[in-house]
Amino acid sequence: MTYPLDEARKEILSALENALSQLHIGLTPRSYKKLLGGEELTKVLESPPENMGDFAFPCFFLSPVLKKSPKDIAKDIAKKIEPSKWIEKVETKGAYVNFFIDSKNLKTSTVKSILEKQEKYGYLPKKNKKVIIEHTSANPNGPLHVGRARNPIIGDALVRIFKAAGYDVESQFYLDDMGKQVAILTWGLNNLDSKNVPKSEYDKPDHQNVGFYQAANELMEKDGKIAEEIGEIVKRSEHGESKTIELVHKAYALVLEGINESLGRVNIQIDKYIPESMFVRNKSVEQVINKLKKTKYCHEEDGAFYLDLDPFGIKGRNTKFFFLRKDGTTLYATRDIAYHQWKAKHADLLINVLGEDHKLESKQVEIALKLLDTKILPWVLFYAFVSLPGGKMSTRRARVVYLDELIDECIERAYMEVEKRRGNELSESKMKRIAEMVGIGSLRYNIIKVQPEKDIVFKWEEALNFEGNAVPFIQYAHARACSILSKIKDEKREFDSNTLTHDSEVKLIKQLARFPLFIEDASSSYKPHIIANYLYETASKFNQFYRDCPVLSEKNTMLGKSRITLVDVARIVLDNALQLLGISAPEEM
RNA sequence: GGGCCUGUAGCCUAGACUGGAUAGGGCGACAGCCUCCUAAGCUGUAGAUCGCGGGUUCGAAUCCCGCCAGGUCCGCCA
Repeated sequence: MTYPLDEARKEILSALENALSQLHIGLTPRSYKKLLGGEELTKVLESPPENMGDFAFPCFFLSPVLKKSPKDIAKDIAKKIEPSKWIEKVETKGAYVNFFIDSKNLKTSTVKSILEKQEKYGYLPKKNKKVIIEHTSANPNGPLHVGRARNPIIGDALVRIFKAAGYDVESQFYLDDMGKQVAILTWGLNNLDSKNVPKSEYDKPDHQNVGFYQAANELMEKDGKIAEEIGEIVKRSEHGESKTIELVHKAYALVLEGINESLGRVNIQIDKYIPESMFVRNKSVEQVINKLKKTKYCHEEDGAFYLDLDPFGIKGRNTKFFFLRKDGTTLYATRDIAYHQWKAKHADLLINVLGEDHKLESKQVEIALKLLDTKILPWVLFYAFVSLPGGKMSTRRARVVYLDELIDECIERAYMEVEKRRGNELSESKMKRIAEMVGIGSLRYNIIKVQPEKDIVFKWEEALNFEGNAVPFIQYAHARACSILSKIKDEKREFDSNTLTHDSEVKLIKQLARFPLFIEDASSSYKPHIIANYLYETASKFNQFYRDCPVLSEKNTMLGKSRITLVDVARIVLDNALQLLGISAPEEM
């Protein structure tokens, strides 16, 4: 599965190598690699600003070796490059050699490639590598809230992008069924009368049960005896006592069902739930402890064991990483180590999506994994919290906006918009369907389009702005394309690249041709927001084409037929890219 | 006190890891575009000491050092 631009790039690279060796016989491909610090020559091909060509080769790095100005080097190189199948012309601008790809060739082969591959266009060849992406992993003590809403959405976008990049992907939710949070919930459900527990207006099991958690938590803080009882639950499950584990399981199962339902509402499906207790029950945590105890970094303090992390660059007061309590029970991080060892055995690549509050713990786990000679370490994507204008959210203090509320609000506001714009044309059920696609799409897009490490202060007005760089802009471009196609009876797609000469047409096709490069880029750098940016650019170029190039009035000429084909392939690419972010592509809005 | 992350126009954001072509977008503001495929669109104008101060370099938003502000962590919690 290769794409037109792959071929073009390959040809440019070999032309470049050829030119360089002609110019300076001593400079072999290996020595450029050295100059570039081990980089392949592929990586130095950049995308120039608009209208300056399709690929650019900067010559700065050759300047000190050749003792010539980069500008002159660029000129020398350009002179040695002849037009070929893919290279239409070469220009220099300052220190850059700019390559212009033969646009006729690119137009024809891109359109052909999209029509052939359809919903698989952009996807990269199968890599035969398994990747486990762990995300969400929320405490099952209550509904998901927006503070951590980034986690499932970023995680799921990665799942989709990695699938497109040719990996076998499995998403996992690490289920904390042994911690204090679920113990509190368990105690609450077994000891409190539902009459004394505040009811939620949401008829979902996670919402219905969170009151028990909150009430129990309050009592625990006041009453030492209750705290002890809860502590007992924790202790028993950590000792692997089946009866207690079952009791806890019964308590959180309904909450988890509710969480799962919420995830489903935003198009997210988890492949596997992995309970922490599994690693206690199958004794793999015990093995971790025994091995860690044998390392030279292990020390004992009052019967508890820790690793001294000072030699690993962990500074300050955090150098003691306790992995075994004096009562012989394990800690969350210890069990996490066992989990990661297990994952490493079942995959070629591990990705975790975690809140930035887990940075230290994650580092500690990583060091332990290295000490245990674990072959595959996880790549961890940290995200900053979503906060409210007044401060941080907390389930404990009930100062929180739940994900479900956010979803409802998104859909409701989207509905108001649809009604305002199309209320007199569309049926109620149609508007509802559109509102759902727009509302949920907005939620996902707004989270994905921002770099995960930036703090987000959540404001309704901004989250639900439906104009400009927002999801309706993209969905609208898709709907426009569908609208044109719905007015064409002929299913046959004809295309003559010679007819499409308008600047907007050429730019749109070039944008479509780049899609596979963006999938490559987004997956290899673990950055879903790259796809969001691509979508915006693509929709924008489609809208410009829409403005400049009438389709239906030309439908009986070759130009018109080629334009219809272009509309269709643009529609396919928009759809595929939206799919990567888990956003629906409405045919009408 | 220490570690990590963030700081780009009134607001939001791309670019930073891999230093280079006039720092891209969007919202809001202002001025235009529907006898023509859905105006959730398009075009234009104004708006940036790239947090501050040093340094490295032919060249710094990008690398280094110091400072300031915000987030986050520093439990035998999870």
